[in-house]
Amino acid sequence: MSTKNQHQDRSPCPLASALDIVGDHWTLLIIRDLMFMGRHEYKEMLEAWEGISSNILSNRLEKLTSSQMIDSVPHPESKRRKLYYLTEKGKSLLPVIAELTIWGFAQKKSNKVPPHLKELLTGSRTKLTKKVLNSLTKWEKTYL
Amino acid sequence: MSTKNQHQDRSPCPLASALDIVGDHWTLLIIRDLMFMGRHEYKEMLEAWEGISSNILSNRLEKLTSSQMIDSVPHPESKRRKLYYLTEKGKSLLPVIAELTIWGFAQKKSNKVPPHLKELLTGSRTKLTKKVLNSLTKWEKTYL
DNA sequence: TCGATTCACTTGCAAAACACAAGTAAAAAT
DNA sequence: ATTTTTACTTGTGTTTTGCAAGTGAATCGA
Repeated sequence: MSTKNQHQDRSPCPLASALDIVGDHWTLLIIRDLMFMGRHEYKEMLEAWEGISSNILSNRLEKLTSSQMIDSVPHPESKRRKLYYLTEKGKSLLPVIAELTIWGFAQKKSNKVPPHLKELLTGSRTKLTKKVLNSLTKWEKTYL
Repeated sequence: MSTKNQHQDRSPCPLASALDIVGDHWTLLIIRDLMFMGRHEYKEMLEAWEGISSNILSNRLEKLTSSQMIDSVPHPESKRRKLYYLTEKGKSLLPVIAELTIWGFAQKKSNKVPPHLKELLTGSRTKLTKKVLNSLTKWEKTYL
């Protein structure tokens, strides 16, 4: 439950500030799950990718919630489950994640991307932004 | 001199791949120095910002060099000094850093940016890209 | 209805990364 | 010749991470 972050407010540089919030190995992957992969539950995120540790996931969800990047509601089908989703602030990271993803793909062509996200790596930024934000809005209309 | 990275090749996801390379607190700040701040020497980077540890700086320069994001030449005025600079691969991070910087600035308005970089936060992406790349080319013509 | 399972976390501990201070060797300045 | 500068390295303690094993409440299945 440590809320202390060694790098908080390290600098008046906006890049450093951004890295204080999202500059670790896991935070952006969690946001990616919420943004692109349709994974909104703790368990789904745990099972996804390469296996984040449960304590790290818990810690990052807590930090993201307290910095108001994400929020959660109880799952309609179960009281113990939660549905996490991106706030507007969290959604505003879309351009960052898009550029990082495009860059990562350019560096390592062996990477795989689900077909419905292929266009993220090739199409125009504005088109991608619209598509993603639309899909998030759709989800919100169903669950919020 | 540890070259091991616990997160290398964690995933076939391009975002995860990108984070394996630049997803720590210091790497992007070093690249920012080379890209925007005109800091090309070890000592300048050490003195900059909030104080990176010398061993961490050394380690990151080594990693960035081995992943061919940066390279170095001996300083024309001194044999023991080095001039670091971005390779094409390193320069290709410009859109990523630009978006992160813009995002960081939007989150924390109290951040300060040197005047000649103000337009990074407001103007068009393409204009900024040209300006930055031109300034890097200019530097290269002088020192390489 | 009642034990088994699922879920969202905690806890404990070892390993890795990091920060800080001090040191080093070669080059350059005095 | 001595001191200072530069680009690192080394040592040590602290913080963060990864992994395995809980935990307690909710839900399932018989």
